[in-house]
Amino acid sequence: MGDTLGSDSLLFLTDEQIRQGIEGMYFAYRGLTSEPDRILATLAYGRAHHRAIHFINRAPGTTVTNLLEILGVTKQSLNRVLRTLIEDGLVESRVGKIDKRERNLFLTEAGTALEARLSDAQRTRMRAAYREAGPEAVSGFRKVLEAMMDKELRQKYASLREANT
Amino acid sequence: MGDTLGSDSLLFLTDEQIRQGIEGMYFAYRGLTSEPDRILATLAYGRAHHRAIHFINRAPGTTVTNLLEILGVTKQSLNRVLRTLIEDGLVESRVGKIDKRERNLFLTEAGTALEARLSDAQRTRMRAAYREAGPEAVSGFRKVLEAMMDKELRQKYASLREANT
DNA sequence: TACATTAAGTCAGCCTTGTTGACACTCCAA
DNA sequence: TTGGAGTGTCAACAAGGCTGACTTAATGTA
Repeated sequence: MGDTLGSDSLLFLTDEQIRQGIEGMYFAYRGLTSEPDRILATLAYGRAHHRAIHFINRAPGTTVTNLLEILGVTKQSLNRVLRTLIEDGLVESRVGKIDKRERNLFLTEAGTALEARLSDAQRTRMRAAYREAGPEAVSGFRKVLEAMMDKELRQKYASLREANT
Repeated sequence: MGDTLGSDSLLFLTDEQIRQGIEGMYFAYRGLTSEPDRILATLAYGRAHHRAIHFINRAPGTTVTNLLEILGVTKQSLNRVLRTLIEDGLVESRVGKIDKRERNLFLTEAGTALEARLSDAQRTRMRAAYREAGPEAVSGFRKVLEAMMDKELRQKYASLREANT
């Protein structure tokens, strides 16, 4: 990539630089969630609801088990959140066509609307950050994020999204 | 930065690309906290304890009020965590020299040891991600994170750390 | 066909970590 | 000397994690 030092120069990354990266993740993550959190609070929802809404929107028709794996929480924990979303008419749970034990989850119109509202807030911030940092920085940003994830989980999510196309 | 399109090309960033960035933050953040979480669980501590330990280590001698601002939680919430850390001998609270109402917070030897253990886990992962992504990506990564943060909070933290030098 | 397994949901109870509100104490500065 | 700031604490509550145990329905298999 035009760097004569190559990736060996990473050996010279100081402890301090690594620590700043970790702190950066903390502060940036907070920055990214603060607006949605505010919106959710007015609706008596929390971040857990947001996560469920987000992933149901991204993989419509996904099953409860899939969602559990992606979110990494227990069935009981997810169910509490899912129940309120269904009761409030934001999420619809349809009995599976092939396997009737499964439930396929979808956002209703109202659910889609809330997803858009929450997502808009985040996308606006993200877009602003991208614009400020510049196109090359964005590509680097995404590369590092990719490398930081749990590969298994990443793969699981990718195939889940492919399946629902 | 050598991009003939300039930052205007960001206008062509699709919704999907922005969404992937948001999801990337979610999965990467989880990747970064999973190991520390496991360690903390064996010690009957949580992420809140980690955050306190982290920032006391980064700004030794900081006051409770400063810590409150950085963490963005209530006094009662922080105090509960701080109390257990002090009782367990990981944090020391010294009465301020200039202003005796203030408490200056420090890690004890045991506290420093735990900080190192938690931090090692995160730094190892971070370093691996940096190495995988390459030096240019790292610089971009940091730029985007910087741009995503709350500027005020970022500034507050920076000056706090300068003060404690 | 009978039985084991899987998907989903539920009940009860626990913990951490966040919140409000109220209050006391110490200390500093005007 | 008095008001306000920094700290600590009590009580009560809520969200959202967790474990364990159990039901129901549907599916797959011996």
